[in-house]
Amino acid sequence: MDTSEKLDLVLRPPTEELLIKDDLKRMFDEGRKIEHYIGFEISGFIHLGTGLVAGSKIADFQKADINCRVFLADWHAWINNKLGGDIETIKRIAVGYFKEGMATSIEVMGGDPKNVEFVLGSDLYEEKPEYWTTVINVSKNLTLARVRKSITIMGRQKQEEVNFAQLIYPPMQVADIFAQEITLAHSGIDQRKAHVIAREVAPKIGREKPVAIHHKLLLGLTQPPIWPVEKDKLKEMLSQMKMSKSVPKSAVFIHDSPEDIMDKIKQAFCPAKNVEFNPVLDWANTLIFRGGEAELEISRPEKYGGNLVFYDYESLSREFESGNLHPLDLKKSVAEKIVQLLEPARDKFNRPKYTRMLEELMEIKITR
RNA sequence: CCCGACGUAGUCUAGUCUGGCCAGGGCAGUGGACUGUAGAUCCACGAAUCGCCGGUUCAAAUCCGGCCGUCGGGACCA
Repeated sequence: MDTSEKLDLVLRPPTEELLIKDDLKRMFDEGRKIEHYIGFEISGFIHLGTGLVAGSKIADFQKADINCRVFLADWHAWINNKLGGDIETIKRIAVGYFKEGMATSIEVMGGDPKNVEFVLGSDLYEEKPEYWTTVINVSKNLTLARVRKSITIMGRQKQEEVNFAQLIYPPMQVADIFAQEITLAHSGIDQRKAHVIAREVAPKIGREKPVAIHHKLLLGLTQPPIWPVEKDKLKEMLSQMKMSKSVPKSAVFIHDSPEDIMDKIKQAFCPAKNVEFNPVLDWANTLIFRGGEAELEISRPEKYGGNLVFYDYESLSREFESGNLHPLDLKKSVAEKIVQLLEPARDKFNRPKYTRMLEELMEIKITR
């Protein structure tokens, strides 16, 4: 496979930006093995925005002959008080649930989880005491203001409610990249600030600049807080529109039952003829077509025009925009497709070993 | 440690000075109506140990005392 084919894979949707394409091109040309990483805070259930979107990119990277690694950020989750803020619980869930969930997600999107390395944060820090030197080195090259600004990446808008540990988070996130000698840092677009810091700080502390790649965030199923969306405030709007665990109806989880999936998608915000900021179309585009070819069958009664098949997103969205495709028919077929897609995940999490863990996770969510 | 402001449903908040109708409202939520989806709209509904403990009183979210917590300021800096 030549460099341009590899770049195509890397840039394939849902990639939103690549910093910087030429840097990556050079690495490919030099024939270097590229070391990829994506970090996840260990919080509640894995939703499609985490599992499938990241999973789809990992699958692409593997096809481009990149070494992939998933970083289970237990300390970061601890700092952000996830799972009741208990580090032992977080570690257990990280290895027992999160790793397994991500592995299945990668598989579902066409990747090979056996060739993905899973690294638990605590293990890395134990094995490499010099990690903390890197944290300090990174910190010495950052101002307090810079760190504060980058904190918004952690999905909070109110910057008042940050404690001191949360200020250590960004330098740690950057140090994670250096400690693992990552050349391709990957995350959702919401985490770009940390990666930009990594790229800026790298030369100052004698490290190689990592290439950074960010995928777009899957839209949540609920109506955006402001509708119609104000385009001039798009940036902040987007972060409010993304799928979120804290808005249960906005998210489908990888282990959801077919009934749950159908139910949630049926209840989704989906204005007829509107192709912008339409979560159901967004899911079809991001999870099913992915900028290429796939098959989406729409079955509908004769009185509404009979069955349809789409092979690419453009024709689907054109048909929807014209009004010939009714939202409910779209919803049903997208839901069915996702149900199909997630079958391996359900199989896995229906095993007793995992159902117990799911129950425990549920408990933690409730009691917290 | 000192001074000040604050603490009412998931969230924001009215009421506190001048004790007394079942602690009121917005948003969120739930159910229904209407659209072949959702939303919008309309109707209905659920939800609060009024930070905690004690006191005064026939009666306390409201007054008094103590404690806890959040925020701001000050002091301490040998």
